Amino acid sequence: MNKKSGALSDEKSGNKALRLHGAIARNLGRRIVSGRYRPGQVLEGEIESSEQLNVSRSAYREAVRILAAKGLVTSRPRVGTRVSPRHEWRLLDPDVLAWIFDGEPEPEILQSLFELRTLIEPEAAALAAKRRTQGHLDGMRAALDAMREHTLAVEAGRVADQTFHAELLSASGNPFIVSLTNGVTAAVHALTEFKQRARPLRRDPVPDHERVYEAVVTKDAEGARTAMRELIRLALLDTPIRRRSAKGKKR
Amino acid sequence: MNKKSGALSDEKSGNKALRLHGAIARNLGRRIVSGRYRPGQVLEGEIESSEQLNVSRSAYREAVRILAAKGLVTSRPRVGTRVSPRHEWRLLDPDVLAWIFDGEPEPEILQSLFELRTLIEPEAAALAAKRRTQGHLDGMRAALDAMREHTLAVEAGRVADQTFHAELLSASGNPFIVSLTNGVTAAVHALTEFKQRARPLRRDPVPDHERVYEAVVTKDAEGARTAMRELIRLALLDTPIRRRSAKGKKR
DNA sequence: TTGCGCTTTTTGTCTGAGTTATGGTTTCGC
DNA sequence: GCGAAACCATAACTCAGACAAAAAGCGCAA
Repeated sequence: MNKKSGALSDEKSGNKALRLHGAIARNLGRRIVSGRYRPGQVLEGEIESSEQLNVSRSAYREAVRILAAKGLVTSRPRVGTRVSPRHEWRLLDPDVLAWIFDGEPEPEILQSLFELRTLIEPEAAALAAKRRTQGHLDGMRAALDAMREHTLAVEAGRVADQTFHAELLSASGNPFIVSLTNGVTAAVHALTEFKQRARPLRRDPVPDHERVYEAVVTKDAEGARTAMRELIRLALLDTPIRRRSAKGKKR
Repeated sequence: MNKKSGALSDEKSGNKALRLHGAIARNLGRRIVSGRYRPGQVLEGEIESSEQLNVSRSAYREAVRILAAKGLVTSRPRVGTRVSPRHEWRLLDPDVLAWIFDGEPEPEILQSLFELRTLIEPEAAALAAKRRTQGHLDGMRAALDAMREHTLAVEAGRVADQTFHAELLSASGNPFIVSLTNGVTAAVHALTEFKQRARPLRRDPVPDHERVYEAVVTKDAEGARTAMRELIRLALLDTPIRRRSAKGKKR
């Protein structure tokens, strides 16, 4: 009976060298954020679940602890483990965000994410312009050069893009902004990959970034804010928002 | 031998009806965010740790999973469990934030948090003014009345304050903003309690909130933004930023 | 009706064993 | 002497099965 079978579908559904508990958490997490398990619903008991998955109860329990730590579920004796209401989910947790983007994120979600970026990143850039050190500038410069060299068509280029944003936000000197944007940039990275696959290279993104960089170099807060706002606006334009507006009563 | 002794100091350090694993996670988490365990440092092994705490290995492991889910630690075979660099921490996770505020948060942390609020909440209020429904207005109105009745001196009043903000942000229609601010308001709630204990009732906060509410009612986005900005500014003034200020190096 | 206590279900905790990943070391080949 | 491949020791990881505790729901009695 212990067939070692891939009851967890280890291979087909993402692969990040996760441990067993991590894989279980990811699978369950994806099902929750995708709506396959809905808020209020109680999962079946630990024994049933772990048997179905052919894993030990402890591995399953650790997975549930992970989900609970991210606000996706709560569990209590006698009632079981139930999916939490959406407003309790840690939507900006990098893992949760990744699980959302692994599926088919609803257009409104994408919209909301860009809306948040529009609020945060221009202001963060303005702060960065005021507080950046030479080290930050060096890091941004290097990332920018790497971006130009590789382009977003290859992984190296996308990593450089990420690095640029990370360095910029780190220069803002606000740890909360850094933490916040970590997850967002990761999601955007995944999105860029997808975007790139759909229709490659519409416009060279380097000049946009260059403008932000220049403003930060000259400590021009207002310029950095404006440049970043423009950068995000263009990025949104390049993002394929699937099926739009048509009545959109998705839920 | 199983003395059931309070090796975890269940009583003295916070009490929220947590399970054993939750209590362990909280204790370790506090030690990490407070700097008592520093990034890069490896904790001692599962067996040693669980023995020291007089808990089973599974309970300890589940605690570590929680911390790992919040980005505070990572663990791998042969190396052990080590504290992650700060930029990987989920600083906006409500639990992490609570752990930070349970200790003696550094003034810069407080400053950074208010800086983030200053970026987010005015814009969120502006969005809310445009998107709010009658239901949101009703909720805000009720919270406002409760706030006036109870004042921030009692728990009921502080809860009403929280409810007001939660309702307002929910009206923004952006789930990420809601998620983001959940943790922040919780932290601020804790802070308000502390603040209240230090020096009670400096100024009636209801008028500030009333102005925001009025702007949202009349769908005046710009007015809501301004009123909220002012509200946060006043809240910051009322917040006891310990030591500092001499020299006015506010950053 | 209402409150108290019992029952039963489900998660929580414990113990102890075997498994697997992996950093460090050693050996082998050149 | 030096680099790569095999080895080894050590940690987390996974498993199994038992017992403990919490709590929702029910029944009983005042």
